Amino acid sequence: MPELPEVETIKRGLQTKIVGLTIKSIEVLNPKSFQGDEALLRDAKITGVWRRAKVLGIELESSLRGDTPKQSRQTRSPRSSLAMTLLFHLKMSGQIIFQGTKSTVIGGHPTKDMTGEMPNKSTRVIFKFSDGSKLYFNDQRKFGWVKLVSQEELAAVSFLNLLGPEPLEEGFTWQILKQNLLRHKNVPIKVAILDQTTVSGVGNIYACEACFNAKIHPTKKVSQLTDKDFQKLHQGIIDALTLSIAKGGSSKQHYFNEAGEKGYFLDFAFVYDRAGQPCKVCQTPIEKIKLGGRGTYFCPICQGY
DNA sequence: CACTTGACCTGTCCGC
DNA sequence: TGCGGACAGGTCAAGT
Repeated sequence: MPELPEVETIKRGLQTKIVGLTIKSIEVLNPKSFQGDEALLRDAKITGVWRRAKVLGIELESSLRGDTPKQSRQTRSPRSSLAMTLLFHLKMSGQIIFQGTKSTVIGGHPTKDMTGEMPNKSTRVIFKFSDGSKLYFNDQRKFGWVKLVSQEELAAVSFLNLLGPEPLEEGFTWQILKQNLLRHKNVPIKVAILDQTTVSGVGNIYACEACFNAKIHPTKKVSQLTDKDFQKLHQGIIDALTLSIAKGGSSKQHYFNEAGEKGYFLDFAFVYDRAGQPCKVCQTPIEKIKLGGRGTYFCPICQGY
């Protein structure tokens, strides 16, 4: 999926479009893609959208109308409501597409032979709002998920609690990065960056780009890095993510923003998916190897040992 | 314990 | 044109 810049782009788009909307119904086309009590979503109002690492959260205020009317009136205050959160993880091929009341044709093509009409054959969950607009969760490979959780359950999601610092926020310093990376002394640096407890939200594309920005060979072991390297890597991660957000994220095959539009960061990438093409700095052909089971791109000269 | 590999799925692309 | 295999943005579990 989408890594941090892609989810951030979707978040920003959704914030302007769905906050304030009320869910009328939900349609689950693939049971494994949705976990939680669908009934709680009826009449729930969207109060906010946030991102943590590669996870998107949609905050909801439920009206609790699913309860037995008489009981709920006796045991709860008349205006009692329940805060809940819809968590989305897009994994490798997930998409979140919003279709407003006025849009006719929208994007979000999972394969090039599709028209962009929603729903399509990779649509797994559909959220329908009271004003007629809809939110589609598409996921070709079915690795992604949507979970409806209470505030208590949200606080207990171990995946979220174990995440490392957000790379674009204050708490992310090169010293923290160094400290977290050193938990994997004997691991190639590029693999260690992918560990979400080291720094959150950096996936395969940006791990490659960050190593290039820092001029560090991806196979170099963490224990071999100097403080100067950690500093360059820290800045390299920030630069890669920031530039990508500015370009609307990376679209290789599956990524589209909430409006069905592509992102253009890969046009600006230095190494990712550029095997055999000349390095944009020194013209040396970019090489591709496999590290930790993932395709890894680098310039053998700029990132020489 | 540190680290690596396979599994989860569907689709595309490339070589024969 | 068809078939088999490798590969794809992530995370978890089981293996060494």
